[in-house]
Amino acid sequence: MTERNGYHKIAGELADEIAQLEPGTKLASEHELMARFGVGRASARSAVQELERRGLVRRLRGSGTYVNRRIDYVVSKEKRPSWHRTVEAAGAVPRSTVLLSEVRPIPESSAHYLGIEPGTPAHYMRRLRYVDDQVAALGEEWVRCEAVTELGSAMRVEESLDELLRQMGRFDVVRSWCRTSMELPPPEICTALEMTYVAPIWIIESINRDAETGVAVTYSSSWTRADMIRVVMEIGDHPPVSTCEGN
Amino acid sequence: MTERNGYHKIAGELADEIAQLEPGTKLASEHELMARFGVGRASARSAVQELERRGLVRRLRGSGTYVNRRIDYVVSKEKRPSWHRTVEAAGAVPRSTVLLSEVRPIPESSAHYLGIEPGTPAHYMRRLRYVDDQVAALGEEWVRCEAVTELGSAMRVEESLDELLRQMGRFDVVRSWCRTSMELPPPEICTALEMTYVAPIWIIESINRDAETGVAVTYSSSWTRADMIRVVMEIGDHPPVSTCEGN
DNA sequence: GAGCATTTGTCCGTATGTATT
DNA sequence: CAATACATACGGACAAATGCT
Repeated sequence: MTERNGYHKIAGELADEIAQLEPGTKLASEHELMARFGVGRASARSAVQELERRGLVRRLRGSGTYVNRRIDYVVSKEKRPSWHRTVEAAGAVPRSTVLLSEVRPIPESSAHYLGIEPGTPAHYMRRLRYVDDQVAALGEEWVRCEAVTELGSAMRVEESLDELLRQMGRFDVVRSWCRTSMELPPPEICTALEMTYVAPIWIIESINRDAETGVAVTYSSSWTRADMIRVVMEIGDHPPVSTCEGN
Repeated sequence: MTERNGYHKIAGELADEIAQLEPGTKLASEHELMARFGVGRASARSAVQELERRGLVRRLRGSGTYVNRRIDYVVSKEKRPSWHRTVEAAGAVPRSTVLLSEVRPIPESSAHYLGIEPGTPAHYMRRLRYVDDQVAALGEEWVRCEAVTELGSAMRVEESLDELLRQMGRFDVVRSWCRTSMELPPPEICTALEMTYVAPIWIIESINRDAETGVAVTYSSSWTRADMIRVVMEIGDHPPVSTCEGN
């Protein structure tokens, strides 16, 4: 369909082929592409790099180029998305690990989200989220100390923080505020997310309050790789009513 | 700060310098960078390409490389952003042109957003939005025929569709639903937005209803260049209350 | 663990094409 | 028309990470 020349044309052909492959499938190497299209390495490489910019493939040095899978993650006020369910629904394997969990004085920047005094002890947790054993997101969460006694051990049993707080019977948390955009990740985040190159990634912040009292219980912010997750933000109480389900 | 080698190091140095330059400033050419850093063309080029991926610069063939300006565009349910005011607030010059304005049968895909029968005549308008005379967004809008008699000529006087509908005294439109994410633009959109390369861009859809009757009056969807505009989505009625204004 | 082939990452030099100025 | 600057392309080379033997 693309009527261009050079590596763009090659990228277009490959993109069409990729569309019909399963995520994780290994693609032809640059060397093979050189032979197939009768071009030099520069052109073959440029073509695959364009596919990477488009988010269609993921490249691993020493290993190869693989068809990428991107998962939609819908954020709205009503439904709070569950990482595990979202990833599973897309046919991939979710996992998350707690990197750090401790009680520490809350810094000014996070304290004002929870409406508490800076320096007050609060639960701090850092988690990595995986899709098919590949790092996809790094999240930081602050939880009021009154909400739960010990966080780290409990989170190893129950993966959902909301669910945990609900089970402990203290708070029925609901999302009260959320902000999403894209930013260039600082170097620490890049390394934590195993990003080999610098590119904009999603940043999602949200405040969750107790449904009854309105007290801000948790504040979370997370860095999410845009090549693995497509964040969809939806606001408003009237989602479009489809007259027919087709398309 | 970046302790890497090769073109990453060069890109890092240039990024630091760019941070202190005005948007629109012309950067050193690839040839000058070769001389300055004592590298070949490939490395100089890779460095500048990395800056382009980060959204820090914009490259124009035959002209040069220039410091990019990115404008924040905050979307929330309460405040509907005005293109003109947002761009002006960022210190840039806004402009918009009507490409097409006519009454035509509304297709199924748009009809269900307005809750009307497919094929019903409705106003259709296509607009390009500019920042400093550079194309930044392409928007399509559907307006119920009852809302206004003639759209095209009126929009040449009043740039805001909401304001126009309000002035005509028929509807007081408020945003009732909005969805934002990123997608790979189809070829037509790429050419319309003068994109020399294929990269994900914002897609923003929204439905606006009359405040009194709740009738869906307009449905708009727009493609917005991510290298020029940073869309920030905010949901929830409780924006964080800052205890101190600092930072 | 050592060794080896594969694959991507980086880099060099050079050349030509094409758009802008 | 000429100079400049980015876009594409070739061939060759070595480094670094991976995966297999």
